[in-house]
Amino acid sequence: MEKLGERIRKRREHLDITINTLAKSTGISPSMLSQMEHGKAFPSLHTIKHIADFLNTSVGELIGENDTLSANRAIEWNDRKFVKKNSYGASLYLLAEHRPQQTMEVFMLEMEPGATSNDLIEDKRNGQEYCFVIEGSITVSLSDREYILSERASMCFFSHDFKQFKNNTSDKSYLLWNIASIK
Amino acid sequence: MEKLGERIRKRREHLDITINTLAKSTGISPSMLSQMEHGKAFPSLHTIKHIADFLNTSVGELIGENDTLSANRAIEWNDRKFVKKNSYGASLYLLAEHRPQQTMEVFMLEMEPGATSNDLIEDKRNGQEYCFVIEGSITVSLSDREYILSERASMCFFSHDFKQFKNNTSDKSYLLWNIASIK
DNA sequence: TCCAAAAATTAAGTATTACTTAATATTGCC
DNA sequence: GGCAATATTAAGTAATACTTAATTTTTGGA
Repeated sequence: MEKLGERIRKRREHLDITINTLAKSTGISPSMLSQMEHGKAFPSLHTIKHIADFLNTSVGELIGENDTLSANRAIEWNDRKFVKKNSYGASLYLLAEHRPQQTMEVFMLEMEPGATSNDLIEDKRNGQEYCFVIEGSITVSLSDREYILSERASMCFFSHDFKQFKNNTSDKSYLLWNIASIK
Repeated sequence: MEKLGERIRKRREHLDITINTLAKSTGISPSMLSQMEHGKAFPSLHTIKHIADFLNTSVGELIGENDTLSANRAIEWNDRKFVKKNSYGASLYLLAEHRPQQTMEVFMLEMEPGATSNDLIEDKRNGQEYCFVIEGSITVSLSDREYILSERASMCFFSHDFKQFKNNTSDKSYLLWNIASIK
């Protein structure tokens, strides 16, 4: 967040735009922009959004949220990031994400015996997905039918397809789940 | 951006946190949070950042930047398709491929102790990749440095980046390798 | 090298609004 | 019912985002 100003400036200069044109296009004063770029003033959420839009980038990019993500980084299994769990015995973890061009997100689904994924995923993504059973066995329900994936089995499907994961076994199961989506 | 409040609330409720705890943790008043969630008030960049951090998500997610982002066949592990092997102890298998829109290819690299991937991959693809250590340990060499991935560790990188895989251990190792490329 | 126009910065003041306090309403539970 | 926890609303304040206008720096052409 401290480097916000630098990032705006860098981005602006990359597009070869002056403070004045950016000011005119976004409807804020050149002076404000100058202050922002120097870390003397801080934009509001609305303002930064306008700037991000005009500079053809995202707020996340400008405030540096994607820096650690797009940089190469190995993620240990134990460093997986808990996202959420539902009341049906399924927990979602984030293993990795990489958003520079298209978006690649990798999740891990931990499923207790009898668990179902249900509302764990609100999926409005546009792209393709792949899942791989790390341990145990998982039943994948797609719009056409059910597929039973045993340990180390895997499959691809579309993001827009309705999908649900179940663990119909009596052992805990782990599913690797990779989503590559188009912006 | 209009649904910011809804998203905060949704996220907060998913984690089963009350307004008061969130307020205490982020250092803003419960009232402010309530107003935000109802779209009556708007957080500053700093505030939304604190909230995103505490809710274990990102500003981009909360303001909805990632919304657009966010013939089926199951392949048994034993049905993996051998592609080729090199003379350095590495074998390449195809686990899945899915080419309708963008291309998603999933390979498995089987590496004998001391093996290197070398010429196993001719990579002129344009996109992003992800690898996950199914078993054993793999060293990934990218243009910037080497990353040691232990069992079940993983990472993302660009397709255009120079890359090589090695098995510096004395046990056979298996690497899942997912490539999502833009046409 | 100088000059003029453009671009960028700074200072100071204003106005918006983010945020708080405190009181009120709602929900849940024994 | 009644207490406690949680959530909402109203009103006021304080912070700061933002503007205006003047100043400085940079740029490019004769």
